[in-house]
Order: sequence, then structure tokens, then C-alpha cells
Amino acid sequence: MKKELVERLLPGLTHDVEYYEKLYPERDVKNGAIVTRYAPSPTGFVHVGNIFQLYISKKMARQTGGILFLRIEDTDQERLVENGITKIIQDVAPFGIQFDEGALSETEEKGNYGPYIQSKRKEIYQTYAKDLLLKGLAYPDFTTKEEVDAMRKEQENSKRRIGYYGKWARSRFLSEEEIESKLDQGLPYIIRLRNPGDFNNKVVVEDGIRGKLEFPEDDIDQVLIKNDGLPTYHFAHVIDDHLMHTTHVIRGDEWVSSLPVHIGLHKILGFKPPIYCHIPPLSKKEGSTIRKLSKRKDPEMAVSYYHEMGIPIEAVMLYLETIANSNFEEWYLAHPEEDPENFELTFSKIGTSGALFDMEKLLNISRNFLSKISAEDFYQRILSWSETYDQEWKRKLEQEKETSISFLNIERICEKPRKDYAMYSEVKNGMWYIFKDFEPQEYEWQKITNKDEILQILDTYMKEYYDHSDNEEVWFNKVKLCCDTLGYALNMKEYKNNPEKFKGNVADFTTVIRVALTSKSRTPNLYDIMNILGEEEIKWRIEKLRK
RNA sequence: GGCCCCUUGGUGAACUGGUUAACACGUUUCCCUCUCAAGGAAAAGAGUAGGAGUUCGAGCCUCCUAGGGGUCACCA
Repeated sequence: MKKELVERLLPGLTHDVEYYEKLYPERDVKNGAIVTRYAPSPTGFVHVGNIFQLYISKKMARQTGGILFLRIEDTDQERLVENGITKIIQDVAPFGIQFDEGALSETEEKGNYGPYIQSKRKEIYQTYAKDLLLKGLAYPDFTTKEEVDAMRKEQENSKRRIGYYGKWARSRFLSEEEIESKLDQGLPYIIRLRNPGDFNNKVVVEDGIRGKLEFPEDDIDQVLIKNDGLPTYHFAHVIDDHLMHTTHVIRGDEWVSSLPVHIGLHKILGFKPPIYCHIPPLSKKEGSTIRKLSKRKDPEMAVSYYHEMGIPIEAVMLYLETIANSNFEEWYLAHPEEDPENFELTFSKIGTSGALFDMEKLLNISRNFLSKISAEDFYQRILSWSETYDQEWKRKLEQEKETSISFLNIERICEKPRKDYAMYSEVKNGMWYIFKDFEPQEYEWQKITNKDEILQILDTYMKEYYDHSDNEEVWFNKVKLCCDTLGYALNMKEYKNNPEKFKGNVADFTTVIRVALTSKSRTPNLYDIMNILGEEEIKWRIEKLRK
């Protein structure tokens, strides 16, 4: 196409393709380093699936000495959300994901391959489109959306392959005179690729995760530049990943079907395509059907859900790691002390079929994780969680720091620590009775519910056996003695053999003390709890029961 | 509808042509035990979607069928 006409189609461009090729030279990274990116639309919404993808990207970049950058794909003006970029970065940061380069906020960025926001790269895309126009590999299309729709209907009715290709690509055949006259009329237009591809040819692509993939060659005249002058996703990503020297494109597998388009585009533009790695979607079972996790239908899949429930991000990451490479779990079990960072992730071991998101397994991982951290660490985590989700609880925790930590420390420093909690939000319910001003709502009496019997047990125990300075062994021996004098079996075996000989057993007996002191029938070790409560509080709580 | 991808116990999965199909979560049982949470021991649960073929031998290779998913925009 003649230069003057091209200038009319895409006016005001000051550089040519060579300029940009020189502007963004090869990256100075060692051989085999993976350069990859996270390229979201700035909708401000991050989803566990995104974190999954991001985790894989980050891990791959780190373990090869490569680069992970953030590029914002905002070529769809209608979907912009205010502060979307900042929101994304904030949602992702707690998961330990920092970008080596790219957008930092709505207005700032770092790195030598920018701009990293596509709307700011308009001229670059147009320059490449212009080059294609000059070479006759692209053309303007004045067809309206309505006309395209009508064409599709016609194709559907006549059972033909749908799309703007071959002889259906009517604007392909416009003469330069016709184009000029339409421009004179001021008609809106887009730029399409004049696709030399042949649907009957096969293209074989080696996917980094799935291996060999075979498709018919793409022959559709894809839209390169939209009516608003911005590029489509296909065109923009191909140019960006070329200029930014991305080595691996890691993305969701909803993209595999557009792979032929992207491969074709690279070829036409003379670029070497990156390695495409398509990761499977996280799915969910709903009734009997399995479907991909969706941000609209599954609010619990939003990253904010994890923050709200107080599921430690480390646990989420561990879970995602086990999904990504199932040999991780085995490795982690074998090397419990090692930093999960040291595990080497392998592309080829990433499954291809799409895992069901298993909340139960995640919570199990979380419980294990929380059982291994120190009580102080746990306390701090609950504190910072409650900062945003339960202010009143936070104040309580701050006032009672010592007590809280002691409580969280019960049966923690030992070979087989307790695994009571999977989420920070669960702690309050299991812990509140430890504080001085606790007001019991309801006592969870079990087998023994008769008030006189309860009071007799408590009185006898408190008067004749209780001594706050006893150590655990002495304490428990006294409990047993008290049992005995009141007609409760102190030996479980004996009780099981002749239950009719006793009023109950040690368990029933201690349950009375437990419930009297905490109102709960299930708590951690009673001795430790009594120790934390202190003598005065114990007496006070038992006194209260008389009323 | 075209094109593409996927299919191993309830769930995640290992075994990448070689005896009885790992392991983890979950489930059940028993043991331990002051309740609970754990912990210990054990069990149940798939013959690899169905069929055909290649092979001495198939979960692994090929083909067909079925089911599920994705995609066919001036959205990404």
C-alpha cells in the first residue's frame, strides 16, 4: 500500500519499527533464565487462579535467575476500574509476590522495557501495524459491526466455518481508491491482518506444559487496531512479549485455542515466539457438574476471602504448590525444615486436567502450618488479622498479650503439637474463656447435669484437693483421688469393665471442672488452663456457679 | 456446529511399555487418653471413561465412541 495512504490511516507516528527494535535490546540475563510476566486487565480483582498462575511464574523466574514483570493490559477502555493497578499489587503482595519490573501504580513504573501499561504504548502498536500496511500484510476495514454479525449469521445458516477470512473478508479486496473515498466520507475503520495462513495447513506448537499441540493454521483476518486506535489483545501481547523479550508466556488454558493466532502473528511479524505454557484452570464441583472457578459465581475464590477468613497465605501457597507439582507434597514431608522456596518446580509436572479446588485439604495444610509456628508468631498474626476484621477482639488481645500467648502455647512446644486452628477467625471462639472478664453464655454440661452433684464435686475438689502450686503430675493424682472418694472410677479400664459400680469416671469428673471453669466441654489441657487462669480466678468462677 | 484440550478410588495424584496401580487429604475401625485437637495401628475404596488395535506385555502408543471443558468479539 502506498505510503501516503498509510499515513492517512495511521497518522502522526514519528518512529519506525527499527527504532523500537533498537530501543529494547536483548536482556542481559544468563542462559536459560526465564523472563515472564503477569499481564492482567486492571479490573482490580485477584482470584486464587491468578495467584496460582502467578506463583508458577514467580517460581520459574526465581529458580532460573530470570525476571517477572507486571504488564497492564488495559486496551479495553470499557472495563477500566479506578485504582485497578494499585489494587492488584496490594492483593498480590501478601502472597510474597513482588515484580522485578513493570507497573508500580497508576502512574509509576520501573524497568527499561516500558511503558508497561498498554494504553501508553499505542504508538508502538500503530508503528508495527503501519509496517504491516506498507508491506501489504494488513488493510483497513470499514465494515460495521452489524455487517459482521449478519455475515456470521449467514455462515451459521449455511454451516460454514465462522469468521472473517478468505473470500468472506470483503474489505481485503478494496482498492486504494475505494479506501480513499471511504476515508473522505469520514467512515470509521479498523486495521485487519491480511492473513496469509491456510486453514488446511497444520501448525505444531510445543507447549511448555502440555507438550505437542497441533492445530489448523489460522487464516482469519484478525483485528489488529480497533476503532479507538488501540490494539486488540492478540496484537498487543505479541508485540509486547517480543519487545520485552519474554521467554515464557505463562497463562490460563482458556488461551490455547488462540494459540494459532498468536503463532501466526509472530510469524508474520518476523518474531521468534516465546514458549507458551498453558496452566489448567482451578475448578469447582457444583452438584454433579464440574466447572471452572469463576469470579462472579465463587466469591470465596477471591483473594479477599482468604484475608477475611484469616487463612494464612503460607498455607494457600503450600496448597497451590501441591497442585502445581504433586511431588512437592512428598518433598515437603521429607524436608519439613526446609524453606519451600528451595523446592524446584518443573513445568512438565504441572497437570493438564484442571484440579478441583479442595478446601478441606487446604485447611488441613493450614492446620499443620499453624501448629508449627511459635505462639508469639501466631499471636501477632491473629492480632493483625483482627485489626481489620474484629477491632474489639484486637483490643482484648492487646490488653491480654501474656495470657493470649500462654494460651496459644498450650501443647505447642512438643513433638506432636495441637492442631486446633486452620484460620485466624476460628481462634476467638476457642480462646475467649481464658480472659478475666469472660461472661459465659451457656455451660456445656455433658453427662453430669445435676446441679447438686456438680457443686458437690467442685466443693470437695476445691476444699480438699486443689492446690494451685501443684505440678501437673501431683495435680492429676489429686484429681484422681478426689474421683475415688466421690465414687467415680479413676481408672478407665476398670470403669469400662464395671460401669455400674461407679457414678461415672475421671473423664466425667474432669469435664465438670472443665465446664465450670471455661463453660466449654472441649478445651486444651485442663491443667494448663487452670494455670493460666490463676487461683483467684478459678475460685471466683466456681463461686459464680453457686448463684 | 467447527476447532482444540481433558478423562486413574470421594478429592489431589504417582507410575513416562514390565510382577499385586504409590502417596497425601477425606472416610471407617481399634488403641492411647481428663474432654477436644492430636498421635499410633489398621481397613474400606479405582483395575486407569467404554471399545478396538499394535505388542511377548498397555494406565502409558494408535484409532473409534462417550462424557466434560475451552474457544470461535473492534473482551482480555
